[in-house]
Amino acid sequence: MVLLKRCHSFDYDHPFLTRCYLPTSFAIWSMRVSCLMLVTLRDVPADAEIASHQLLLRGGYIRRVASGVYAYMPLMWKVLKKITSIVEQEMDKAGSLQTLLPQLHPAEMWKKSGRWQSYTQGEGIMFHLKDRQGRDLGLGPTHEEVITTLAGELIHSYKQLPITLYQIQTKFRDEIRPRFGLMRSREFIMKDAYSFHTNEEDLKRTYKNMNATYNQIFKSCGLKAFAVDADSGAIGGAASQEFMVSASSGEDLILSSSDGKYSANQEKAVSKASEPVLLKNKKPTTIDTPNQKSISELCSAQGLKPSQIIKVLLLIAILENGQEQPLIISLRGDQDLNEVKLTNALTQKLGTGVLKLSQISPENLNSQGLAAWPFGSIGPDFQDSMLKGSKSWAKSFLRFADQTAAELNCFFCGANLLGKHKAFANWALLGGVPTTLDLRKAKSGDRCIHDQNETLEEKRGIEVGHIFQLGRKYSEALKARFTNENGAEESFWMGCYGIGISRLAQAAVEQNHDEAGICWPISIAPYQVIIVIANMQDPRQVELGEEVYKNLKSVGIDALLDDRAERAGVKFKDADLIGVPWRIVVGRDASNGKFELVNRASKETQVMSTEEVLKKISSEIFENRC
RNA sequence: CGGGAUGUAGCGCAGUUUGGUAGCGCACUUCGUUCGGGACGAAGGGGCCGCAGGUUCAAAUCCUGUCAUCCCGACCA
Repeated sequence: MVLLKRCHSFDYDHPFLTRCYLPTSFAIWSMRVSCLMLVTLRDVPADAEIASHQLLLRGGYIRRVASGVYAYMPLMWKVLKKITSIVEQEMDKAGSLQTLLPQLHPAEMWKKSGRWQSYTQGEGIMFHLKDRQGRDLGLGPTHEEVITTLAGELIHSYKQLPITLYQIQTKFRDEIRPRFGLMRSREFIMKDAYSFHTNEEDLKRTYKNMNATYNQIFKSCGLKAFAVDADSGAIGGAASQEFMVSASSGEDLILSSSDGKYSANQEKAVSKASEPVLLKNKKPTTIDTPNQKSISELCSAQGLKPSQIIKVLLLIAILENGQEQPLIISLRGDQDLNEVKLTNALTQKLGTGVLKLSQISPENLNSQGLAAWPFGSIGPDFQDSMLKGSKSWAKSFLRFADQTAAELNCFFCGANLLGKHKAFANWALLGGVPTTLDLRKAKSGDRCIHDQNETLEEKRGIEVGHIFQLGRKYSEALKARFTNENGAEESFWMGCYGIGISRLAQAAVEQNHDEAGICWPISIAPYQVIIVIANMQDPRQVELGEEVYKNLKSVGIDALLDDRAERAGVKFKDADLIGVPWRIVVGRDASNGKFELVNRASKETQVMSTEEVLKKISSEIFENRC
C-alpha cells in the first residue's frame, strides 16, 4: 500500500450541522494531523513559568511574537472560537446585542470622560499615538467612551431602554509587566458588554442577570469559577464582582469564609481584625529607642506586642490634577495598608483620581529640598511645618487612621525625634484622631463581618470575568442622555461586563492538565475526538481508522485523525499533550474490528466495536453539551 | 520604573573563568532496520555566538554602550 506523506484532500464533505454552541458561521472542521501543521515541543521552553503557558507553547497552540503579544495558531484559534461561541450564545440568550466597535479611539472622548490623563500618562496602560495630522489617538483598552458616546447619539427615549450591547475583539493594554503567556498579555481577546438603563433598579436587574449568565458561561466552558466581591478600580462605579478560576498560579488573592457566604478579592475584602493586646494605662512618657526603627525591633526591645504600637506610613500621592499630596497614614502595628482602599478614599475625598502612590524616601526629601526626617521614629502628629519649603509637594499632610488604630486608647508611637518613641500615648495627646477609615488589608485568619465565628481563608485565583455597576459616571461625563416619561433629560445608568476570552482559555488549561499535557473540557477542546492509527503500515488499521473518522464526521463530531507515519508512542504523546478529550486507538484489536476508547482525563480505557464507539462518543458529546 | 537573571541552530543547553575562529541532545533531510507510550544505525543540512563600538596579530570569550527576553515588586480581562 502506498503511504501518503501528506494528505492533500481536505475534508470538504462534512455535513452542514446545527449544533449547540456552534453557530452557522462556525462549521465543524474535522482534520487530519498530517495536514494540521502540528508542531509540538519536547522540551519546556525556558521563558514559560506556569504549566498552562508551557503546555500551550509545547502543544503548538501559541507562539510569542513580542513581549505580551502572541499568535494564536490553528488549534488555539479553534479553542477560542468555541469559547467565543459559548459566550455569544449565552449573551444572546440574555438579550444582548452583538456589535464590533473600533479599536482606534480619538483622544477627545477619553478627555471628556477624564481618563485620557490617567490612561496615557506615567504608568498609563493605553497605547497611544499621533496620526499624520497630529491628532491624538489611543488603542482601546476598554470601550466605555465609545459605546457611551454612541448610545448618547442613538438612544433618545426611555422607550428604547434598557439595552445591552457587547462585542468580542482584541484589546490593547500596555501592561507594565506582561506575564504568563495569555494570562497578562498586551494584546488579548475580550468580550465586553455595556448596558444602559433608565434607573438604578433596572441596572441592578441586568447586573444580576449578567451574574447568572456568567455562571452559565463558565459552567458551559467546563470551568470551575466563582464570583467574589471586587474593587471597581480605574473603571469606577459602585458594585462590582470578579469571576475567579481557582489556581495556585493565580495573581489574585481571594479571601473567603468557610460557610461560603463571603468571598472577596483581598483588594476589596473587609474583616474584623483580631483584638489588640491592651496596654495598662500609665502616664505618657517619651522613651529612648535607639536603633528600634521597625515594629519588630521595637517589640523585642520594649517587650511589646505589635498591636500596642501605632505605625505611621509616609506616602506621596500623585494626583490626576498634577498635585503631589503628602500623606500620613496611621495603622495598628500588626496591620498592613490596603493601597486600593486608600486610593479610593483619596479619590473620594479629593474629587480627583490618584495616579501613583509611593513611600516617601530620604531621596525624595532631598529632591524637594527638605531636611532629613526622623524615619523610624515618626508619629501620627508629625508636623506640617516639616513640609515648609518643599518644591512641588502640598504644604500640609493629609492624615488618615485605620479604624483599628483609631480604636486604641493607649499605645506606643514615634516621638518625631530620632531614636525616641512615646510610651503610653493616646490620641488626645497627639491632637486628636485623624479621619478614620477602613484602610487595612484583610488577611486569612481574620474574623468575618457577617459572622464573627467564621474566619477568612485565602486562596489564589485567576480573574476571568468582571461585572460592574458603573452608575452614571460615564454618561454624565460624556453627556449621554435620554428623555424620560416626564419629558426631562436624564443621564443613562450603566453597567459593564467583561470576560477575558484568551485568558479564560489559558485558565482552562491551568485548571485542567496533568503531567502528560492538557485535558480540555470537551465543550472548548479544539477537537472532541482524536483517532490514532497505531500502525500506518497495517492496511486494516488504516481502513478502519478512516471508516470511524468518516462516521464520526457524519454525525457531526469534531474529529482529528492521526494519520501520520509516526510510531504509535509519538502519536500517543502528542494526543496527550494537545489534550483532545477522547482518543480512539485503531491498533492491535483492529483485526477483530475493535477499537480502544480512552478518556484523556481519567485514562479509562475500553475496547469496543465501531457501533459501540459511535454510540458512546455521541452520547458523551451530545448529552453533556449544554 | 526599581531589584535579579539571561541572550550561542527551530527547542533545551555546554563553551566565556584562562582569547586561537563553535559544540552536545532533541527537531529537520536521505537511506536502511524497527513499529502500542517521544526507536536504532549511517550519512547530511542549518549559526552576522542579540546588536554596535573598542582592546588585540587574533574576540562567543576581555572592555564600553545598547537592545531584547524572563523572574520579583507597583497595573488589570
